[in-house]
Amino acid sequence: MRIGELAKKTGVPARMLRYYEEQGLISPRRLDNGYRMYDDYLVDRVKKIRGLVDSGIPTRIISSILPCLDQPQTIVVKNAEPGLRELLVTERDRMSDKIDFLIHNRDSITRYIEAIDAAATQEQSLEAG
Amino acid sequence: MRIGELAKKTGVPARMLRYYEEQGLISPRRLDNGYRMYDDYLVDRVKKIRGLVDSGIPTRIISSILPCLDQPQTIVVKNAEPGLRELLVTERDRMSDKIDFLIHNRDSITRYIEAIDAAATQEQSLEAG
DNA sequence: CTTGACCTTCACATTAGTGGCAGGGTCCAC
DNA sequence: GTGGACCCTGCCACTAATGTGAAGGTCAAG
Repeated sequence: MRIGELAKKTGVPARMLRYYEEQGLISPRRLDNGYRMYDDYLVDRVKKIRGLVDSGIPTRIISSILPCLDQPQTIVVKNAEPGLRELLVTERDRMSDKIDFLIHNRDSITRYIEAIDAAATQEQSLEAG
Repeated sequence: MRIGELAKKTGVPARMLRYYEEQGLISPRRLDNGYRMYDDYLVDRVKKIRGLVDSGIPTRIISSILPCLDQPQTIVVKNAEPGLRELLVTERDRMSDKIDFLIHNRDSITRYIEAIDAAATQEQSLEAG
């Protein structure tokens, strides 16, 4: 598909798709007329990139972990560069920290919302009573 | 405590503490000489801010949800502004999405690391055999 | 064969989050 | 009473991510 369609399917503006390409996150083929051509699997990949960016992970790091995120374990595990494992562990742990942190705070917000609702309910019963 | 001590305790540079203040996230008292004075409870608050920023949440939004994150439910639930609940729900859901997303990808990374280790182990047994 | 919807590159602008420094005040300890 | 460690404000600069728009090529449909 061309860039406009991919943008529509992912919700990521074409501008950003070109930017991600520039950062080495995706490498669309080119048609004879110069247009970018995106394979279907890139839809998921772009969504993944968005999610990672939105979670505060810079593109520089995304580019190094992205190949490890494709589900059917890519053939690439062979001759793993020595630094790669360490990097993955670091990033994995960082993600775990974020997860724990987000869960904790999300639950706080949920409790707060419940408190608001409880207060509203109570107020209503006061009005009625 | 003064800004240097808070910086040390939180790992957040003084420069950033001033920035967070500018963004309305913390409001230290001032000594007669103009020095900022931070109460102890701000240590946790600053850590919370860091975590949220690192998770890709902009300070603008942090400032609106931060009051709802203090653990002993603040007295503030009363006269909840109408938009607040909606905003909290939105942000809570956004956080839930991030959590799911991060868990999924973290697990992918973990599997990849395990694959690396398995490959290394296998290689060793080949050498030995 | 022209119009409109796409696409291209290039470039400039903005925002958020940072880092860093200069010029100057405060205060403790020697 | 001086030096060093701390604080202040203000400003300039940088990066990453993003918006926007100009100037121009492609192509299908009328």
